Amino acid sequence: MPHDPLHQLVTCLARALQSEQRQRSTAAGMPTVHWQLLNYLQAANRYSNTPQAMTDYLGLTKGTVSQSLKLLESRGWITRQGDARDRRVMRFFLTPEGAALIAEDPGDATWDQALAALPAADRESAAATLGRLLRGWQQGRDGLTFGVCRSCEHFRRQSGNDGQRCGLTGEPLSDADATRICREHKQPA
Amino acid sequence: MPHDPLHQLVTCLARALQSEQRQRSTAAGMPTVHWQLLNYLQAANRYSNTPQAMTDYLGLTKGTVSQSLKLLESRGWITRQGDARDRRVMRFFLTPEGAALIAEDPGDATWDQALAALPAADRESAAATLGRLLRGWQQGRDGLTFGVCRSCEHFRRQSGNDGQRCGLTGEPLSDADATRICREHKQPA
DNA sequence: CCCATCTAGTATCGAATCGAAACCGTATTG
DNA sequence: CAATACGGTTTCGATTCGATACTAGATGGG
Repeated sequence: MPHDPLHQLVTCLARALQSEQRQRSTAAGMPTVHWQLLNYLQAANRYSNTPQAMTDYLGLTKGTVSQSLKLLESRGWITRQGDARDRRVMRFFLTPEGAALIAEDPGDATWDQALAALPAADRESAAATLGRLLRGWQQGRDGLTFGVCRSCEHFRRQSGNDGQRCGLTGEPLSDADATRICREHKQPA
Repeated sequence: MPHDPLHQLVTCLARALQSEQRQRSTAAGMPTVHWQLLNYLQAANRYSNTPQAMTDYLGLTKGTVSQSLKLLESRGWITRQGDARDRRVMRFFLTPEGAALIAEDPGDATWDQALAALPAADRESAAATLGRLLRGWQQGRDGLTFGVCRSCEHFRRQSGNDGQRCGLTGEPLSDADATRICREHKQPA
């Protein structure tokens, strides 16, 4: 179905966003991949701040990721820390400097404006359709899905108090954790 | 509006498509940019097959585009031809070999499948909303919009016969031209 | 416990990307 | 005709990127 209008629109939007991302990152004096990595680190939860997760998420090779992280570290934008349990894995964190760098991204005002101009009902219905599309796509491939904890099959909300935990690891999750991207994310069927 | 669900979904889909494009192009033994350039050349009409148009469309610098085109030419996938009217501009065309290379791209079956699983009515309504979103975004920025001739303000359908022409250049357009991407594209108000 | 195997990550190499800036030839404007 | 703008190319240095080889830690038999 190469000529489906929805297919074309999504492709076109993706291309436009990519083109803009390129220009935005170089305006910040930084390669696109660095920008993506910093943004990912800001959005990732504590299970997902490893090189392997970034490799899967961004579709790069581990060599590229390793090299880029080394560079970002030398610039003082991220720090690394070995995992205590599995001493092979490295965990990365944004430094205050790195977080500030991300924070000063103005985003795309034009984009936000165009979005705000749409009627709320249309936004919601389109979001519902795209959500199903994304879910269908994720289910059709066997790889990792990447999503926030709240939408995960493993997410457990504890009745009684407002606690929440991951059903996979059993660990409690803060609100911040539950709204971040997790590499163990699994779509409910 | 950083937490608008539609915003997040479109961003997420764009990221997934980009990640897939990376993997697909390297599976074809080619850098992503080469892949994008070949695809663009296939989709561009005769006003838009210049380095400058590709620079604008893909968000790269002209140096990068020039260098990549040189490489693609040396591999025999594209040919160049100077413009007769403006002797500064270069026009590029896919060779049969280059076209064949693009044609053997299997596309993304998983994606098509997920798309086909959606009800046609939902697809259409989501497409309508995304179309308005894209139009709003294009109108909000002063740059080029890039679109097919048929949707352009300059597009003139000649009543009586089935001829069609560009109101900007006055030249007649074939059906193939009218469904290709044009850099002079202008959204009707 | 030991060995094979797997996995996470790093190091290295070569080809190519990529942006910045300088440069050339052509068009356009005054 | 001069000044300026514009389309493209070239060159340079930093970085990406994939491929491959490698290290170290985990894991799973026997």
